[in-house]
Amino acid sequence: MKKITACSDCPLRQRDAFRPFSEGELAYVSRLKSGEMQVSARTRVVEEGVNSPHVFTVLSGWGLREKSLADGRRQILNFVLPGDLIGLQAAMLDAMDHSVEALTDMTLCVFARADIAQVFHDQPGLGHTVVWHAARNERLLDATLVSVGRCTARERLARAILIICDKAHRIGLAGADGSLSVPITQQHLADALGLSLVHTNRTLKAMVGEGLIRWRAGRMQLGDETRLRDIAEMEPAAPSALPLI
Amino acid sequence: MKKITACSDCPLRQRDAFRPFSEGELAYVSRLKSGEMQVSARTRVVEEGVNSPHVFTVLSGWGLREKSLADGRRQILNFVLPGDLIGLQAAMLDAMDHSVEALTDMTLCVFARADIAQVFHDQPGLGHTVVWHAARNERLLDATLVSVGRCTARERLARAILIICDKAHRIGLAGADGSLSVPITQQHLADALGLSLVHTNRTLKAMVGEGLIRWRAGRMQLGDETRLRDIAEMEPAAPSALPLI
DNA sequence: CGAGTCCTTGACCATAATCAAGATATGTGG
DNA sequence: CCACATATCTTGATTATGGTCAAGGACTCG
Repeated sequence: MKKITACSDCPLRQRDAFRPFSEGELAYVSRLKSGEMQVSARTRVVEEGVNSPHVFTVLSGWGLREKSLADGRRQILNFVLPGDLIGLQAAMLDAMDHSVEALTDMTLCVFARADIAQVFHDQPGLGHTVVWHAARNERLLDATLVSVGRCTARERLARAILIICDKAHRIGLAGADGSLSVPITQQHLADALGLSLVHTNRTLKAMVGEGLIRWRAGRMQLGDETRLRDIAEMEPAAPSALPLI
Repeated sequence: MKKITACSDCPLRQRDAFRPFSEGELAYVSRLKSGEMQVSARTRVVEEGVNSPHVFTVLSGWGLREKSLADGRRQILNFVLPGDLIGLQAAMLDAMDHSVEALTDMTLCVFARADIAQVFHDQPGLGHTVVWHAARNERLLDATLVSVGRCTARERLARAILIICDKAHRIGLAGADGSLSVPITQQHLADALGLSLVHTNRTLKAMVGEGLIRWRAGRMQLGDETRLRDIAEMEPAAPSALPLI
């Protein structure tokens, strides 16, 4: 039988990337957490249009948020990493209007959607944290929309790669040499950037050739970060403790 | 001297599109509201990169949220209508990373950013409402990202027009005949959809020619709504009371 | 009636999509 | 350990959607 991670032992909380909880908050969240869910790579965590009774938090693994059109065209909205919230839209509005898919095996903390409204009354600080997450996600979407709407293929790649690396670094996923194990294929990149696979491949290859980045067998590493940030027009993110749920 | 609208007389609250406030909430917001601001069309309400001490609520008028690149390319993220919140990102994170510009003359309710954190403790119900707004906005951005990333020009136009009309209708801005006064130029549409002005014009013109929509002198009207929704792959939005701040 | 915005149209061009096929892993069962 | 199957990545050739450049027309407003 699988052991469930207690919130008090939460491996995320122990990384200094996340802000500490008060005793009260910790106890509250422990009670709120209704279970843990394991999903394996390539499976759907939540489905577009479904009115799931759950809200999740990512404990480990990578996922992606995505919307598809009837004929199969698909747009990846963003990538989901440990510490992220899944299903807030469904909790606030009615049903989910996007899907979430696991990129690697994932472990999720499960909460009952019905309990969420109560959180705001019981633990206002946590309510604040939820808004913080929403604001952060909105900012991310803003940046992606600029990429997809107004940037060239090369700029989009630079931006996407920096966004992914920054996010992963912030939660401490990088190796000692700054390299990063990223379970993202070129098809994923294409779908996230509104490009075709072929064009993504050619552009990426060119950038690897110029030494801007390294990309081998799912391991990604920034080559010339300065020049990459220049192409992307993106400043390095100021480090700060992330609020966790 | 200009009269300030009291929250108890808020013209928005009187429309049945918005949910009613409790006595306590009303009193609280009245105290929280630190002023009112008039901005005229074509001026910036908030500027990218600036750390404004204010958060706003739209009382009347249209605006747009936008991000620009160094060389002038710009992407409109979404349009802002009465009842919308401006500046939440700045309140939660550090500075604004997008600008807001007035499309028409606007009246804004002004709140102190420093007070926002306290709202969650004093009026959890309002905190919940803030998250609701964030979730709704995220959903909107998701849909726009799909448009810009994966849709043809014609599909993008159909989707954008439906999104705008739906949003305006929901807050009661439509005329009796279903027509709508929209202060949006084709250049705005182009910037919102990641298209050039020329191509937007041609595509729009074709769609007007087919009777899908009407577009004359800033007044927009749906022609064949069914077919338009078919092109856009968008269901009509279920009506429901919007939480107001 | 002149200045400014906004809309419209034509000609040409470029970025990126599509189609097609082959090369490299990666993994699975015999 | 090999044969086969499946993902993933590469590369070339061709096409198309939409961008850019240019210029003229329509409307509004002092």
